[in-house]
Amino acid sequence: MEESESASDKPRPWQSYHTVYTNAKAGMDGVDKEKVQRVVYEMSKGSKYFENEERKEAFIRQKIEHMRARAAKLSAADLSHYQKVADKRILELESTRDLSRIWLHVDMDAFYAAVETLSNPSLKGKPMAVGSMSMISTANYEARKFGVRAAMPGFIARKLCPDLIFVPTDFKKYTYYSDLTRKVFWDYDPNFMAASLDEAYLDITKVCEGRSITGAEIAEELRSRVHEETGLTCSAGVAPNRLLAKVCSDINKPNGQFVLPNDHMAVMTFISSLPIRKIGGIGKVTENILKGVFGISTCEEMLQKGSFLCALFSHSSADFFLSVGLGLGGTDTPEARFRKSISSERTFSATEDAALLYQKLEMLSADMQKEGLSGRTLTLKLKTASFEVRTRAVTLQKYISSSDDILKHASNLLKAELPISLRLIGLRVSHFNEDKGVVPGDPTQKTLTTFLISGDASRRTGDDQRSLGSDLSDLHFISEKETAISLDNNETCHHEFGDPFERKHLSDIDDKNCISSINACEMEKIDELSSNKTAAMVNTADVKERTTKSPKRDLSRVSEDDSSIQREPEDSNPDRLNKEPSTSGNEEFFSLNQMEMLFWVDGYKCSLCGAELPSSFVEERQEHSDFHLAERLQKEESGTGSSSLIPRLRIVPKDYSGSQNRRKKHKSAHLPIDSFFTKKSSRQL
DNA sequence: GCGGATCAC
DNA sequence: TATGGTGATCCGC
Repeated sequence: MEESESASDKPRPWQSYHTVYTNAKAGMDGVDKEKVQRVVYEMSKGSKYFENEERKEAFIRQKIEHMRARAAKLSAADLSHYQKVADKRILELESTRDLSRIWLHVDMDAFYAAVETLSNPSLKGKPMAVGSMSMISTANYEARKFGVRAAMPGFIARKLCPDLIFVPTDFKKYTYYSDLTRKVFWDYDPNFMAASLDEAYLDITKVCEGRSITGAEIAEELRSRVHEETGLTCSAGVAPNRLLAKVCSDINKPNGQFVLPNDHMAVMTFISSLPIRKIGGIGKVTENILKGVFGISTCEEMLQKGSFLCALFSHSSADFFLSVGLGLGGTDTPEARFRKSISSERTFSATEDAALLYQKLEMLSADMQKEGLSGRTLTLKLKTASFEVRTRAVTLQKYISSSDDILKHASNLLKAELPISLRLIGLRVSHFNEDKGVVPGDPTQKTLTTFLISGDASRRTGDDQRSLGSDLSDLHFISEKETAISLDNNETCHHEFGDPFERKHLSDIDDKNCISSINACEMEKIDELSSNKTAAMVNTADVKERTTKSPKRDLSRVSEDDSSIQREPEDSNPDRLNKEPSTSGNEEFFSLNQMEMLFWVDGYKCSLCGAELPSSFVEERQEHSDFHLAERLQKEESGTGSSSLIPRLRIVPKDYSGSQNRRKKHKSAHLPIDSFFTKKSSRQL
């Protein structure tokens, strides 16, 4: 806060709103950043979104303060020790340097916008954005001159550029053109790694050697061929590893390229003054922290501050930072990996109407079933009207795949959160079959979805749209290793099986199943509720286990372990759990919620059955809790059907992450912000 | 295993 | 009027 004002005395509130939209990006050179910042601020100010952003920023500031305090406490002896640790680590990392590979990163220029212009040439030369009033996927270069850019809401973009033309997304088109580019990529590296529809990494070492030609020449040729095949331009970066190649492709964008020779000195010179934000994996938050705590802005400074990084960050995070300082990252071709989760989420106008919310769940459940997935863990994602994001998960004994099963468990998770006003609901299924083991006594095992590893794919972004078949997907078999590359599924191989379990919505039968294990008193409430509100009450199942065991939840976050960091006031969220069940069981949902949560009303009364047990009766309380838990588990047993789904082939993507030498090999290092503060003072280096 | 967070496209 | 969707990973519990 204090540091933001410097030049003039005039108050400039927008300067403290750290939007990401002013971050340097291709095509944003001549942009009046201050104006963009001001407009974004003016358009955002006062909104729920804005308030949430401010809360997040305040939280980060606290984290930074906390870290600075810790750094300041390091003694000379500590620093001496960590300096040795850092020096040793740097030597070890340096020994892994491999300058024998030549990597090329291709990045299509304003891809979606360029494709749209191809199909509608009248757009040429005019500021245009692909997306909607809510969100822009991509803007052409004419629009970027106004500060319009991807991830910016359309209504703000229009303010920046009143003549902006909006074109809705059409992934079918983008996929088609993406495939054309990939056919070209394939000629240079059949194992190329597609990072998205418009980005790919190619190991061109062999091509260069085979044709006695330079990386620069290959890049020129490839870009020329892409243009011939598609009419689109792209930019390329050539470097000894993927991390650097990615950075390089951005340098002369659009329609340009940059080559970093496979030379140690050249790499170090290049990396030295490079802003850390250019590195894939270092985003807005990490940048702020490294800058705010250590004054690190360039990659070079990563090495200079090595001792501090080793002292305050986890081993893997420190490793990542140091390797960035050395310009290392991604030289070999990783193996293809299986997708680990599938999800579906939808934003809508905020509502607290439970019936509507369950309706959304139904739709999502149906979507998930179509994916042909089968997993054990179901995660419900919620975004409140105030933009707070929460997730609630359950891991089941059995694999589930039918929309009914998904909906049933998802409903249970949602129920525990009511009442609540939401603007987004999402479902994710994970814990696929991959795990070696067979779950003992689980008859549904045979129903595990089969996965087929294959190449390419890119994420579908923007507005919803199912990706379409791609005739190319069989060609490239993408793989990857230290650097994960996100491959999208083209779903070319799957067959559509009729779903034998098409029953929809929660039925009365479900309700009865559930009720059977609940005591009479609560049945009344349920009947009352189901007639009144929604078909919401299904069985209460898995949720309990967790909730009964650890009544903490949100409270836990505010808890003391991180005592020095205070959480922002929970604003006005009518949160369950905050309000004591002060016996006034007035509203319907209230009683329903409490049904699943065991805690001691007024300090001694069981919230579930009213039994009275003073806090000194520790063991008795535990037994009592176990009793309710058993009750729930029993219910759960009878609840899960043995529905199965015919295995279906799917192409598997992999994650991506720019190009880092972390992950895989050394377990990685994305630096979850929390990790910055949690590193035990007792280092294990 | 769960939940919050960060990141990338 | 209005601030996305999908997938991965990390860390502390």
